[in-house]
Amino acid sequence: MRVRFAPSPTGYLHIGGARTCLFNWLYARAQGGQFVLRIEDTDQARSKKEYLDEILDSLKWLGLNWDELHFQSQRFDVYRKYAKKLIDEGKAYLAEDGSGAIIAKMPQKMVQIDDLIHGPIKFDTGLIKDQVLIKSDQSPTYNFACVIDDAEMNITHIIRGDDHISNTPKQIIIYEALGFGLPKFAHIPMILGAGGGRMSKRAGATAVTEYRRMGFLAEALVNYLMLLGWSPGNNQEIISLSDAVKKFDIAGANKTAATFDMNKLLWLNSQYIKSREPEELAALAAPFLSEKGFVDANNFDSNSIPSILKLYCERATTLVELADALKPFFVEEVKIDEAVREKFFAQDMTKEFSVLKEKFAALSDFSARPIEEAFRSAVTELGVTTKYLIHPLRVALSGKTVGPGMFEFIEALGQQRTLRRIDSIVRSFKK
RNA sequence: GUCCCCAUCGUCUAGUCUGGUCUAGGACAUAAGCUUUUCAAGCUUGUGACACCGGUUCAAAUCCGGUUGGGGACGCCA
Repeated sequence: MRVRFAPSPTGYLHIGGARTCLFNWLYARAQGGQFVLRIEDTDQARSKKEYLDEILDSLKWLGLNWDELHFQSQRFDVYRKYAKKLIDEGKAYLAEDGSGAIIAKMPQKMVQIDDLIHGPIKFDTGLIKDQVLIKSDQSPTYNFACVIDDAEMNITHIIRGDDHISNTPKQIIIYEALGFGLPKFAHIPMILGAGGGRMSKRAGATAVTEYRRMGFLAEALVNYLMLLGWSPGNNQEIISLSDAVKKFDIAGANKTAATFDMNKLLWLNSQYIKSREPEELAALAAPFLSEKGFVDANNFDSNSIPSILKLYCERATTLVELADALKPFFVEEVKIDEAVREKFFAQDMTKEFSVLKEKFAALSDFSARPIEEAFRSAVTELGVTTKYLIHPLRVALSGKTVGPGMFEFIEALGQQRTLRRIDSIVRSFKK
């Protein structure tokens, strides 16, 4: 059993293409067959190395490894050979305009696709015009090269998007003209954009790389794509690639087009972020931290990153968000928004912060538990409520009004920086 | 215009093939509550769907026909 994914390097790997690839890959791995990657670069003018690299890179990132790699641009002579054969047999003819194109005669008959997902689909080929096989520049057309390669590469199952259903009768005619046996077809539904219709750049990101840049984990994206048109059953939502291989069957794929829902993808991503080990998360977040220039910060110990990430992984939906949240650990001085300053520091809190500083400075073990005890005793001593003191403290130390648990945060921040930021806020009261 | 595909909560889906166990289950989103030093997370509860019409049948989300709606294809693009 052999399947293939056949992208054209005339653009980035689209999210829809990624899912088609995923279903092919899943089916091959589930059945113990081979997964062939074929680059359909017959359009010399539009095909670009940059796109090819990006497609290969995206597939690797998603974890979809291939067993063979072929390029149509290296097989032009094969296509021409078959086209000549069809001319010799009277099944194709040279274009009458003298352009050099080779055109197949379309017979008048009924052809039936026995689609693995849709069941039988009938077409009247009498309604289809003669098909160009070889263009005037001697390059093959999509339908022709596709049939020859699928046959020569012994592809047994063709899993592709619904939009190819109407290409199928044309291809079947070519299979028959060439005397090739037919593969099995499975047409999976397309992914629709939020507004209905094809997913477009306007409606949101379409390229796999964009999702990567937005801070999605490959596992989350793959998981989401899997759920679009297939279900592992038992109300399971979170599923790994390896688990899916055990449960996947192409016959179980849906017929209905699915609408892309960013919310669910974000939710899945947050689930994956939450379940990652801090060390793994640190590695995943590293590119985003360095992109923000955080990693080079001189007053920072990179060994502490995993423990800090642990504080934030519960509240981040993307790696970008996660990296952003770490900002208070990388800056010398926190910036406090004017409106926030107004709200929290309208009155002088020199006394409160001085007591806090004194208590914090006295700690020899600067970890969450003693920090909390010190804080609580300060609250008692000052005769105020926890709320009264904790929110201004958070703002003073992080510059933000929301964040993780206060005491764990202070521990992660460290004694020196904590005291320095308290000094800084006290100084601001004196102005 | 012609041809093709599809039709369960707002969205993704389970159930459809093999009609009854479906007063239709789960997830996201949403609303309320609990928890709480904030925001999240988590937990509990709620709102919410078989597109419509007809047929077959003792019985239809499930089978058949039509209507409507949505999507796709009709390139010397892939």
